[in-house]
Amino acid sequence: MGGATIKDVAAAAGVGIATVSRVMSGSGPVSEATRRRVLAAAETLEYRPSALGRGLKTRRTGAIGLLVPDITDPFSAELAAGVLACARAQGCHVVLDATGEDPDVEAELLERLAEQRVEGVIAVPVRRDPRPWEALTRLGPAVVFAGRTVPGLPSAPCVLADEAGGVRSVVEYLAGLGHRRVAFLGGRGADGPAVREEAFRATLAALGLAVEEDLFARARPTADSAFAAAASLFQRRPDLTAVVAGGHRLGEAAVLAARELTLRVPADVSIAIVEDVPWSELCDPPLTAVAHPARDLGYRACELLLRASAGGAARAPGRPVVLATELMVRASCGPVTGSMRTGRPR
Amino acid sequence: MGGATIKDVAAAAGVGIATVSRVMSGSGPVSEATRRRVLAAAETLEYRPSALGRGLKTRRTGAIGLLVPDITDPFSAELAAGVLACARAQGCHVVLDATGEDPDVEAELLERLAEQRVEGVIAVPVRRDPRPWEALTRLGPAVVFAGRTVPGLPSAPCVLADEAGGVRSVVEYLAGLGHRRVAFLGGRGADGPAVREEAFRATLAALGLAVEEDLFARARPTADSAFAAAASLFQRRPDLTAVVAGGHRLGEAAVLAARELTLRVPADVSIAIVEDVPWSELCDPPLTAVAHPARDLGYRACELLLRASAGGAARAPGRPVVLATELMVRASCGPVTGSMRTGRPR
DNA sequence: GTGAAAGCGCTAACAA
DNA sequence: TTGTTAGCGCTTTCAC
Repeated sequence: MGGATIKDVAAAAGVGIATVSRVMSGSGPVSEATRRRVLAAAETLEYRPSALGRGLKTRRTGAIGLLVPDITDPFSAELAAGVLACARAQGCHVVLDATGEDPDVEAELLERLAEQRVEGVIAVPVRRDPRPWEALTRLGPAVVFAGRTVPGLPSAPCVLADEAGGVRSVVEYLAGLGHRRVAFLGGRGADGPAVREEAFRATLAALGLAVEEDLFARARPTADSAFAAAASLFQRRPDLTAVVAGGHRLGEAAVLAARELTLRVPADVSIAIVEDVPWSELCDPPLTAVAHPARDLGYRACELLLRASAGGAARAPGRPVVLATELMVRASCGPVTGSMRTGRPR
Repeated sequence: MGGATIKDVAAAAGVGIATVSRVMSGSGPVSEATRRRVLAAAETLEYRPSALGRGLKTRRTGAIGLLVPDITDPFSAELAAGVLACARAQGCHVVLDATGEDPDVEAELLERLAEQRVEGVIAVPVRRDPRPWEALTRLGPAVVFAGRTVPGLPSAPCVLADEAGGVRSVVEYLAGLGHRRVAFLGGRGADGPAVREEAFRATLAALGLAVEEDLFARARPTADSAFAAAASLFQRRPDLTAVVAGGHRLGEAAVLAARELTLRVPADVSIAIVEDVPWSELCDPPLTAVAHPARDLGYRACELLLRASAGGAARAPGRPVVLATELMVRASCGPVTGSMRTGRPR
């Protein structure tokens, strides 16, 4: 009832436990006859080798920790799907946890994963402080960052999307459409480098367009704040002709705000979002977006992790793996026309 | 380096390993002095008690298996979020896996979870066959179904959404709007009871509306198939005034098909979907939908599981926990008007 | 080809 | 209050 052990099987098959072990793990020489007897015994007893016992002995658990901000977010979910796919292919299992973007939760979760003796952890990191990560690595598990890096750990293995390239591609696209006053809607908080905003500024500069601070809006990570930021941006600068949202939540807020202010998209204002979502096709109009290869990110991160934890930490530091983003041109961006909103508030 | 063990700590603190164990688990009497010494030693050695060793001894791993069809689907993700929240609160961790709606994958995953000695598994079940589940239970882990049941296991603990009530609420809403020819777009496959379709039929009957087989369309679970089914439905019955989609994928297909056929929503046809999605507000028009309490489902399922695995299997069978759905009235359904499409194909 | 024995890191009696 | 001891279920030499 409580689960048969290797001893039970050995007894039932009339062999030693070592033999059972050999049969179950398929290693070592076993005569075909005993092999069959053992298998039969295992079958009737419904024997399932305990991963605990095995792990204790072999010091390998086949467990991978996965830390995402919010499994409910399409990016996280897609990333997780990639990790799951790779992990399963390698016979590993995934312990999932959500940090909720909270550094303290993240730290606690890392402790728990360490206790579980995971072989590695894949994380979309929150905490800017490199120490918890270093501590974890010292304990054993390999760490691979996905989607973001930790500033203090330049050499940590990580798999990133080409954020800069993605932002550049939209901005250039918008510029090509004739837009000159393009706003950026970004996240607030000590979120660190704000790669997207930085790439936005850089591209503007490279294109010879003016960088007006007034065209930058920042929101806290709540729907309300995002909406407010978008709305006030639209009202503050009635002359802007396009806005790039640095995240899908922000983009949605922009769409809603535009709708609220009865701005037509893209006739009055073009909207593009960084981080494509599964429903961009269904929006009205369908949203032009920079798509991130989230699933690949997860898959690659897992590959990297497995390789690292296998080859010992003897892995060369290696540059980050950077995966391309893709500009999905849909209908929410249009050319600048003479009939566009000018300086006059509507 | 490789992680300190309880012995190391004991040696460093100059105590026996049992004392270390007592200190770490906070159980048993320990003098404040030794306690501090042990803690200090543990601190410097960066000691993390091994869940493997502990689990082997205590026969409790604190692991919960979670099997969803596809973590990328909003319902699954939301459910997972609920499970994670509850599990964390109880000090458990979650081993996530995706079945991809494949019974064989599901079966294999169950084996793996059994080997991991999870204390229970929460599953959105695929397989209609009760045996793998019974086998698992026999092995030890408690099983709780979420969102669906397995036909052969009426007494298995499960947490369900009130599908029938949800469908009834939309159909009644539609009927109240004057709709008489309401189509149903459902999934194909031996998917079993097809609760939603059944509830749809029942409600029609209860309302005294005719049940025309011609108004039922079924699609395989691919975007193409769903689109084709929706499109052919619209063309086959130009006189239908509303359609209920029995799933968000199907609903999206309906929206796209309507758009393709240049049917105006809701002027030409009303569309309602069962299974609300985070982006229904952003659609054009915003989608009226039956919202499922996915997160609560997950949370409750986890609660049930923990209680079951704690109280021994001595739990009373108990009826399924059924959580209410909510009709989210938005703009994709409208009243029937004289100017609606009649029998004439457009 | 097969079995006996020694642990892996931990907890839970039981002694002291 | 604390240490000793006996396993939990498994893999892995090392003899036979």
